[in-house]
Amino acid sequence: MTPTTPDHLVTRFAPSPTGHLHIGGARTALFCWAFARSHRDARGRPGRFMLRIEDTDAARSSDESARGILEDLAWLGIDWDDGPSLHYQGRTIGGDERHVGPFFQAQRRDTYDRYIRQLVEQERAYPAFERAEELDAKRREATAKKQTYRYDRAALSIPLPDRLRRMASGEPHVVRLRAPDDALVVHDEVLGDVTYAAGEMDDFVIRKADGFPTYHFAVVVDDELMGVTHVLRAQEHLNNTPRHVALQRALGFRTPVYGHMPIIMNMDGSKMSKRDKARAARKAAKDAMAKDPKMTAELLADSTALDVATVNGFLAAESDAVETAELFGRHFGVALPEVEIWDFRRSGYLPEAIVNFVALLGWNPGMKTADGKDLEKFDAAFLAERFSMDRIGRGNSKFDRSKLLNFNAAAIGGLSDEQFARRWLEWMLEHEAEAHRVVSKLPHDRLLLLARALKPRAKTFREALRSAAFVFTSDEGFPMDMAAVGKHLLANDKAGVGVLREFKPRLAAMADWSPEAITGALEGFAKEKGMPNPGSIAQPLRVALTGSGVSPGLGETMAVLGRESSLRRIERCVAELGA
RNA sequence: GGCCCCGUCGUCUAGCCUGGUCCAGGACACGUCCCUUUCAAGGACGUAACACGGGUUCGAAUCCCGUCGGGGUCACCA
Repeated sequence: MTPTTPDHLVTRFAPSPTGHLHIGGARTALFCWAFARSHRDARGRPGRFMLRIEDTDAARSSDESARGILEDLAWLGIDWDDGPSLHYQGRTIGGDERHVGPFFQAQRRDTYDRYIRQLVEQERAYPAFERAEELDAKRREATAKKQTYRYDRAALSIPLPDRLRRMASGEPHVVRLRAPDDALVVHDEVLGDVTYAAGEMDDFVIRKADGFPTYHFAVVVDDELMGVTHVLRAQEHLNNTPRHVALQRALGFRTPVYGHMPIIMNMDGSKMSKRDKARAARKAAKDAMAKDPKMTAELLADSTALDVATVNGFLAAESDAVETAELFGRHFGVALPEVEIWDFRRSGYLPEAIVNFVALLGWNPGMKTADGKDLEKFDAAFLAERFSMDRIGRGNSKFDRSKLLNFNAAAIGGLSDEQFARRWLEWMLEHEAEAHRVVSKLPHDRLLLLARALKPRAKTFREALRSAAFVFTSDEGFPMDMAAVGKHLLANDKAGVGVLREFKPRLAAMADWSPEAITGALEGFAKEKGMPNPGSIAQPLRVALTGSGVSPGLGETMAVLGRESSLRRIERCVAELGA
């Protein structure tokens, strides 16, 4: 098995399939991908990007999660050369061209066992028989005395033949690496040399009692066997690196190039995690309960179809269950913060906006635009060409949602009407099936008009859907904002209704039902009647047509609605309020 | 607490390696104004930062030391 020649660059992204793809993981994947894509070796070959699934935590891993992560990556436009195959939008991503698979670690246990045996035979590693609870107790004791706990190597005092015999007899045990006693320097492409003093590392576990390798061991073995040359990962792994280097030395492996990148934090400085959703949902519930004394856990349980114990557990922060959080979010009408790629998809973000924004968190191209400003807007293709490790930042960054929203709005604004319509529809098909049914039935020309009306007003596809509410209402009757009705239709002795009654025949007589013609008619009417501004006709019309004082331009709104619908809505309004 | 990393506008950052062109530039957010049929979008302008203290130097955001602050990590999770 010759996975690669030494000069062939290989990066990898190695998620564990215990949930959706986290925004931070997405950035890691993007940088690894971009680094491989932007590189050419001496023979002009591009680097390779590999995907590996780290499912050595048998209890928490699931195939479903793995599949979801693959899809999220594909959605972002990050494709991998080596790794599990995924059929996505008519093409296949991944495969095992280099014959380095399988890519699921749970399927590689024989390989790990082989190397473990080798280390044990060489006495570079040894079995240890303490139970987890024993060690926990010792750890707690040390912590109480404000000391750092390190494994005391007790197992080493068991005579070697006994150790091997007990191990072979099937007695539960872990295998620990004999950690090196000397100091160790890790070279990092982003941070420079990082020195760890002698004696800092303890004899860490490399195979668990259930027979699975630990993360450290599996990573080191796989990176070697899969020909990985460059490891780009988040700084939370920095302190794992000396362990990995120690393992590489014990096994006679080469050490890949490391680069650790800053961590993405919430605006308040906390780590971005699924728990943020629970926190937001809990706050919404507590605010509601504080405002309305009748709101109780029992009532909540009832209306969210949960049992009281679940509700109480969630309110008391004993559980951060995402499902409960989402039920609460829906119940109280609050949006939960997005932290996983799936969340952003559902909220109507564009992959290109996420890629652009997330790339800027910890990296920047260091280039200027033609008008002398810092270049900030770029796409994946640009990254695949221009990415470089030496421009990765060192400090953590905070995830500023308002800037992401701005990038997303810009990405939406950059779409043609045709593109917007198609992608918005695709989004609805996946996330809002009901809305999709209605919108997909619109005649194409009206759909494009709607796209044009929505684009500048929507920061996300979901927002676009909200602005398009008038499309989903029935001409025969729909909820109206009573404050707007009062202000624009009923005030001054129903002046607004009177204006509508007067204007309606004009509309009915129009030959050209285009946004421009409608706008022209509106302005002409206002001028003719000596209105101080077109608002006196525009606002009553708006309320009649959409039920709200806020909507896209009236020309577009009426064009989308069509002549018949528009007139019927005005008619109904006059009839109901006129008397 | 031990060890490790980091510290430029509220936020993302350019500049730092190779001191002077920086009384620090851009973007988002915010504010004011213009445009305007609502809401947006768009245009113009503005507020706002080198954490602090010592050095080195003719000169420091840039080099050195210390302090403070933030983060990570100390599992049979990854």
